[in-house]
Amino acid sequence: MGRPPCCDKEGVKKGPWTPEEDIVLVSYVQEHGPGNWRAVPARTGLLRCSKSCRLRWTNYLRPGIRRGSFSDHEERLIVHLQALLGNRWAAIASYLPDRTDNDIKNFWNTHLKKKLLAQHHRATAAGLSSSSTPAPAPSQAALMAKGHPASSSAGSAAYALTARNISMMLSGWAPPGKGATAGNGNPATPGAADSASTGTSSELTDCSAASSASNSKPVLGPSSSPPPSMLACESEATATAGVPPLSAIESWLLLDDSGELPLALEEQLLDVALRNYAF
DNA sequence: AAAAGCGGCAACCGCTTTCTA
DNA sequence: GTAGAAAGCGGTTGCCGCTTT
Repeated sequence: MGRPPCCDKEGVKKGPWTPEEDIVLVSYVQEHGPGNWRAVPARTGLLRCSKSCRLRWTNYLRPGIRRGSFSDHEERLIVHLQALLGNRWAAIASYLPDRTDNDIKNFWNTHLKKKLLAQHHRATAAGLSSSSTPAPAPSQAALMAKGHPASSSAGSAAYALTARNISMMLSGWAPPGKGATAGNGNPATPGAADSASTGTSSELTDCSAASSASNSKPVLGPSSSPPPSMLACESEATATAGVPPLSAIESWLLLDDSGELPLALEEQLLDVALRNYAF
């Protein structure tokens, strides 16, 4: 018994928001706070569905959103997080609090994808790309987390590795006796996606359960002091699979704009990002 | 100067997850 | 335990402005 789409009602307006609508929505949220979106259209008189209101608020009207071009540091951060997390834009966005997941997704699809591809081609032509050698398996976190574009939303959603999970791993929890299992090495395969609710997610649950400290998005950034340890969940796998140790990635993520990623690590991450997206 | 093509971005759609009665 | 509602998320679409021909 499916429920009717919330935006199918007659009289529901679609398309671009007008400044007047924005003002109404902002006024309402300022007064009542975000949430209970279902009530927003009725209470404000906006001829929009609740979903549209929420989206407009979170992606455009919410205070603290930075718009405009991405800095070089943000750009590299996104590339590396994408390599780790796959197309899990909400999780990636949690590392860039002033950017929305939609913004990051658009930026990736319109800029970074092409840029990476061009970079990859240049590297390949120069014989520098690591893909010219047998491709190492992506890191375990990347394997678990990446939502491959070929997989369905159901599949990608099954990778229950949220920013919180990453945070937990960053905080240094090591699964007892559980090295990073290589899995089938390809979560993008339908079977892998389907099984995520069993094997993969249970591993993630273990990670989650073992960490008691983290309960919100990780505090990462130039001002943060580095977590004391590395990404234990995948240390073993990365050590054997030829993927850069995550502690190095982690360290880089914590660098400020002046930080430099070692060339070899940069190339390997680029390779992971490229394979994640199946260029 | 006009038309066609292209790229960027806001918004929508459909699905999953979470919450609640 | 179950069903329905609400919220969250990622993929996709379509409009609009800019660039190229």
